[in-house]
Amino acid sequence: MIKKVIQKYLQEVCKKNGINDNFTTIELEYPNNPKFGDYSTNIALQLSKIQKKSPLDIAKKIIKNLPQDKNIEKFEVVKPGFINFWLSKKFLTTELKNIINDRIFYPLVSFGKNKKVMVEFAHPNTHKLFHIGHLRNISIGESLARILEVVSNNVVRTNYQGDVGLHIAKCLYQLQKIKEKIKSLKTLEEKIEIIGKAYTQGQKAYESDKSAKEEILKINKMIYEGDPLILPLWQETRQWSLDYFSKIYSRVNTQFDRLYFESEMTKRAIEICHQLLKKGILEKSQGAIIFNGKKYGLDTRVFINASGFPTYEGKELALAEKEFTDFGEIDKCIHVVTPEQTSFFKVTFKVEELISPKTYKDKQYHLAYEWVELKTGKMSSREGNIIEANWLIDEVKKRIQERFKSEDKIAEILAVSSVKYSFLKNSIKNKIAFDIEESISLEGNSAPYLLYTFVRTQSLLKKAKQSMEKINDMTIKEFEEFIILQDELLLLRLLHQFPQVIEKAAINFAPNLIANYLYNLAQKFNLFYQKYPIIKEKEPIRNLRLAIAIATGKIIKNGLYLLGSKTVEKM
RNA sequence: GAGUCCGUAGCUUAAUUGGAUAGAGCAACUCCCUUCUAAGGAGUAGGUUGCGCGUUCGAAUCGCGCCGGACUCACCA
Repeated sequence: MIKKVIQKYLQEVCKKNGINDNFTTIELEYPNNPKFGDYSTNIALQLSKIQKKSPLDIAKKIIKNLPQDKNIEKFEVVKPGFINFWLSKKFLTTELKNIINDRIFYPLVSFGKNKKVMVEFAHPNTHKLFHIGHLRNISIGESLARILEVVSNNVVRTNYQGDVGLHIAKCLYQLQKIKEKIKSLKTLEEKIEIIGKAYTQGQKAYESDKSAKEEILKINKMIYEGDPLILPLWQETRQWSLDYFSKIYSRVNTQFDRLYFESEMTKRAIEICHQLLKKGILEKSQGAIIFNGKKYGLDTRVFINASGFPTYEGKELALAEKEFTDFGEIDKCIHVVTPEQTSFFKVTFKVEELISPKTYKDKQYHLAYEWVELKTGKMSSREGNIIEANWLIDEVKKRIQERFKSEDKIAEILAVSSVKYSFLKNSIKNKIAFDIEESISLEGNSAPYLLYTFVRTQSLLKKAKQSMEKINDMTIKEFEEFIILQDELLLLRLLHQFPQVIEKAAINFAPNLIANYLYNLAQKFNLFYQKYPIIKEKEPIRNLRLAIAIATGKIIKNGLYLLGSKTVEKM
């Protein structure tokens, strides 16, 4: 990467001048304003503190000693003491040719020697609806998985689903009463609807009716113990949920390498916790087995409750054991989970580290993404205001079809990508105040805008009726020659940033950086499209502009892929 | 009570992790389709980045103190 080259130059110059600086890497960033060039460093500003000299003088001195390079057009010193670098046309056109020939060089961002990274996401509970919060989660998880893959990691997608617990007992309590009705259900939709209603009613009964509460607690125990009286109903309804989930997964372009279930953790969780008790990592307290976090500045949490059942914490240890052995050595396991579980993860990660530092230390990571709330407040099954994932996608699809008369297949892709994009364009650490009108936009910074821009590029190519060969035949030198507009150069400079944006997105686990970049690129391209003729332009220049359009299309397509979305050829 | 996170235009938000004139999109108002797809483009208006003090060449970003909100802190998942 050219960035690395410039960094090396700067380092060498600093060395020559006897600046044995403490910073091992020299900061080099692309400025947000194109008038400051393609790369910029603040090194002189930082050095001025140490050397107690004017930053401008230091910058000028550095510049004097920089070597010539064909890829760098010029460098200059600006106001407070920045050094800005401008890439040459030759370099930018080489990059352009690479992109249109599908040679996009993604940087390497690896998390360990085995480069095996697990992304654990989605996490719906059976017997409950898959709602827009899960949709945000799955959008982030899938995008992250794709980003990490493209920067050379071997990614494993997993999903830990809750299929035991009080919420299920509440649901089954209600379902037991309508066993006959259940038999008559045919479609999956009907079944899911019944489950949802049963859960809500069970929840109400649990709160208001004492005998119901007792009954539910009993059912909960029966589920844990695999009591044959409840097992068939549990298995059947559980399977309904799983079928329903797997339909959603494929609808939103996700596949998991392994589904984990809470129910498979119970037995092993108890074993592990008792071993840890013997080792002194866990201790007994008030009939429960707990981890005393005080020593480590952490919370104290219960792993086995007083009735002998493992809590979520206990089960997490069994899960970790499976996750870190099922696929060989794991270098990083990223848990995509909301932030209220921070205390929980801090504690379980600590316990795991105490079990085996080699396996777990610095390898577990809680990627906290924020909630999707409704503008009117929180979603809750009690209020009956849960927005179900399929409902949302269907609703968006309907709107797209009404407004643009798109055919079904295209509307489906547009709807799915609109919904996913609307979650991904925001930073993961911001709560989303969801409102269907505002949140799922079909214009402005939205998936349809990007797809529309992509379709434009494809349509240009088709209309040009020109084989790629003609464009490929043009030499870099010819391309260089026919760049006549600053706006062309601007697009080339932007296109060249793509791999670095991916790098940043990978390092920071931030898909929104890609969304922002794509939007910026699409805006610049659309402006260009409006201002200048492309296929109406005469031959040599026309080829250059077509090449820019093709490259823009490729970058958008690749970028959207990394955001977990497909593209369409027409709209 | 202790801790974690958040507060940017009317609304939804971005800002390369301390950089250069705080960018967008909705909504409002003006324009641009006999011209490569108007799901597009150009423009106007909208900001004391919750408030105050500090750190420094430089703060939305870091520190401290307020104000407001969310979450967590022992047997739910």
